[in-house]
Amino acid sequence: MPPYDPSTFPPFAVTVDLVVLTVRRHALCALVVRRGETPFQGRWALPGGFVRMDEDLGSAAARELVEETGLSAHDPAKPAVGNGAHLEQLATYGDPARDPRMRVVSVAHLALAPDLPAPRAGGDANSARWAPVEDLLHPGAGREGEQAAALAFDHARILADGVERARSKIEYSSLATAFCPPEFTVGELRRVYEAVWGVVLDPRNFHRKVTGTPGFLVPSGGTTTRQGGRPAQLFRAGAATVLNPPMLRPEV
Amino acid sequence: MPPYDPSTFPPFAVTVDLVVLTVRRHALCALVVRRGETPFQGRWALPGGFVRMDEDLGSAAARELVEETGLSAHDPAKPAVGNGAHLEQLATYGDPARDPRMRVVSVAHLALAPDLPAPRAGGDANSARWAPVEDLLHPGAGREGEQAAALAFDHARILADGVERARSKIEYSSLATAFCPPEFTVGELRRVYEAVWGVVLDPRNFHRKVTGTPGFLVPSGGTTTRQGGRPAQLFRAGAATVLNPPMLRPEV
DNA sequence: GTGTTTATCGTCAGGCAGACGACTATGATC
DNA sequence: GATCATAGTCGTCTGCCTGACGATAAACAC
Repeated sequence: MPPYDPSTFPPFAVTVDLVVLTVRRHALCALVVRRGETPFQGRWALPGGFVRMDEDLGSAAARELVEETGLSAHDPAKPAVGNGAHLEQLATYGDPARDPRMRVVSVAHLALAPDLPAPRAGGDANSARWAPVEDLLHPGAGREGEQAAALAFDHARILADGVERARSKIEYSSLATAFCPPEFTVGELRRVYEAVWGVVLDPRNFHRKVTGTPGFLVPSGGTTTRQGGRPAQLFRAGAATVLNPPMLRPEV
Repeated sequence: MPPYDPSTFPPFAVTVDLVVLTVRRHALCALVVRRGETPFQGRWALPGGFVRMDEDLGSAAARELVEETGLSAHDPAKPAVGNGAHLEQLATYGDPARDPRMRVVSVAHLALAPDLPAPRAGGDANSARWAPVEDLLHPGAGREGEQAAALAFDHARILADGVERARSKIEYSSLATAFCPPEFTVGELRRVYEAVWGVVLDPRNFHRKVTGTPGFLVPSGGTTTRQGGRPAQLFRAGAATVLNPPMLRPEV
């Protein structure tokens, strides 16, 4: 890039923030890190950081994702490889007052990951955790006294937008498989939908729907009994990316 | 905003670019302006400009929209007032090489407007025009010799994303009414769908669908015969914003 | 009046989803 | 080992929605 005089345009700081979602113990959870510096010191926030001068927005988001979780981002071109997460751009937030220090424009990204052992934030273990999105979006509504202070900056808004994107996107795409390990059962996939939507689905109709949609699931041959009960067939994600007709979210 | 030393973070230029769509003469058209300076001097580009230091991203997009078209943006809070256009954030583009001069991050916005008399670009009449998106996205495919050079920068990609957003969004929302004047007939709304999707729809099934969806259309009492044939009932957009079940785009 | 155009109402068959019954195959408990 | 609890899988039935298409209505052009 040729040199250019930054005084001829208003200089902005550009960051990427990550909404990393997973399903843990039947609840939709988001990755949050504890802030070490002002403002909002000690509060929980979404992971993120500055975009470097020579990297693309998606590359910056993928780099932050690796740094925070060890997950490599799914390149949509390549086939899904183990420990890869879905990553997509979510939206951009640029309110002049969103950061009291300076003018920051944050390009938020959404990542969907299978259940992971434990978060690691650059080696600092207790400064990052998975928190149920319900607790983060409605602090104080649950068990009192829990670490349920509101997120820093406008991160509650960003998280809400990311959750809504995930909720609507699993309706008409096969993205729910991004929450599952490489091999999974129909019941495990159903529990993903139930956790993300916060509803209870009929196992029989769900089974008919997902096994009847061409390209959604391909049987991998094996069975498992890790959920108890009758052994279930194992599947992996198929080639289909859009679901037509979609999986309708039950109303209210 | 307190003073801050820009040398402590990588300085970016932040712009907004607009994908302004309308339906003219049964074709989906986008607003393009002719560039007056390098790079890409003389080429067509999407309208846009720098975000100012004290304005929000949405405000900057609304300001650009007024400057380029005279359209005021629909505030989703207030009821639709005449000459208002739908405006929403589309996506953000930040490839390090997208602008040869400097590092620019562009927050693209999508605007949907009813058919307008003629574009005016800051008073300069022949430097802005409505161009069919087909000509812009597939230059050289139609009548040879037409002004069908590719758009400047990565604007073809941005336009394609905006068109795809519009095409998919009118499926499950009432957004197609943003392409119509305040009062319109079912046939006019159908021609909007046909132009945006590039398909032909059955008038009888379409009529049943839109009049049967609660809140989509409210009759305004009058009738019109401006399309020829039997007088058609006039409607205005109803309160519903989401269509459930959606209006399905015919496959292939 | 005849033809053309557009709008609007109806009919019918096929597909899909929700509700729910029935059966199967495992582990846990007595 | 019999029984129970749990989870998975296959069917059935009914109602709604859609696509295909016939029929009628109300304007204008000639």
